[in-house]
Amino acid sequence: MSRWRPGARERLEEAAIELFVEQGFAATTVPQITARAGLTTRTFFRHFADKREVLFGGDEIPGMATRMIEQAPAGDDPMTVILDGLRAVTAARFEGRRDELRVRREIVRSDPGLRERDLRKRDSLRLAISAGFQARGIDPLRAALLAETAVMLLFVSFDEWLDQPGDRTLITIIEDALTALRQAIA
Amino acid sequence: MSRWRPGARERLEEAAIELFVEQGFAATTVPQITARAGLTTRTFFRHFADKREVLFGGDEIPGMATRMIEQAPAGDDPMTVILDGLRAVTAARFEGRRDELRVRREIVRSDPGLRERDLRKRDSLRLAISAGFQARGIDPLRAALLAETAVMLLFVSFDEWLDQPGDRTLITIIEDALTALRQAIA
DNA sequence: TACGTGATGACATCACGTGTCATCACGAGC
DNA sequence: GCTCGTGATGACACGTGATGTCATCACGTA
Repeated sequence: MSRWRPGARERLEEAAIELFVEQGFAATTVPQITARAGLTTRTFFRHFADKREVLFGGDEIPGMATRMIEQAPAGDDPMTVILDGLRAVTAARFEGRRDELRVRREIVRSDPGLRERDLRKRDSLRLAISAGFQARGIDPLRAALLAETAVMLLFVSFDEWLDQPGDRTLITIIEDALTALRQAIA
Repeated sequence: MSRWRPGARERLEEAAIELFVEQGFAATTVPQITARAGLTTRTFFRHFADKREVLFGGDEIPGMATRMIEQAPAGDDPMTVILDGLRAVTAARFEGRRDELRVRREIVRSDPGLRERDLRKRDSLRLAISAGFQARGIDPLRAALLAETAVMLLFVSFDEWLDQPGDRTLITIIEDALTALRQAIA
């Protein structure tokens, strides 16, 4: 038998989300989280840089984007690379998790600080995509525009996907959004 | 003679920026700022919600956007409304302030927390534009895409504008960026 | 058996941010 | 000219977030 129960990080994440739902993010203190998880305050900050990070841990989407842009066939058009990437990301990290992601979005929406962190995560993705395209020889301004477009398509469609009453897949909504975007800015 | 020297808010802003440049944002404490401004810590938080806000105060760009979309001629195409709006915003708040905005960008870039706040300000602009277009009868998804596009054009071009060695105006760079965007996603 | 390693606990400390009450200048109204 | 409301500030206390530092203990390895 170990001195400590394993899975400290996971227990902290679960306890935190439970408490955020029960009493709100701001009203939840780190000692409350660690008490429920059976750990100390100091240990919480060894696993998470700050209180918000417990909701955003383990998000490797920027890394996925970097790899997929690297490995895309050399001749592929950038928009093709983006759509293939979005197809892979949505399948791996979004489809089938709609209820869980709705709960998470509700928590994030309830607190401006969490909203800020969420936006920074999106910005990390933007940076990764932009750097990836620049590595393929695309000029910085064009790479930035492509990255912004990819992130816009993903998250505008993400909200639509969570809000819709039906069961359209996220990638379908993204493809329609791209069509609507082309028409809107023409 | 007043009991207090006037312009408390302005003095706090100046002292804060000086200290951020001298010793960095994180290393600067609120008591240091208020000591230089001749005020107390408590007064600082009466003028600014938190330490970061001292760099982002008085930014009424979302309000400008709301008004301009409201007052735009009914028959105008959304992209025309956006370009007219960007023309007005850049003239009022950007052109002629390049050096000052470069200093500010350098401070914001140096700290992840400031970067987060900056992204939230951009998000407020997004929300204002999206709401404005919805009020004109445009459906939510299309309004969101237009808002994202407008903000993308402004800030991608803003970085280009600050980085360029020459003197191209911001609105010129924005117009070129729109052309490049249309071509990139076609 | 001894030792290095890694995760955790225990404790101290600082800065951020807020609630609360007192203080004082200014202007409105009588 | 007096009183009183208003608004900005000072003064003080305090909870919480976040970090540095050292001790502790299980485990694996030689």
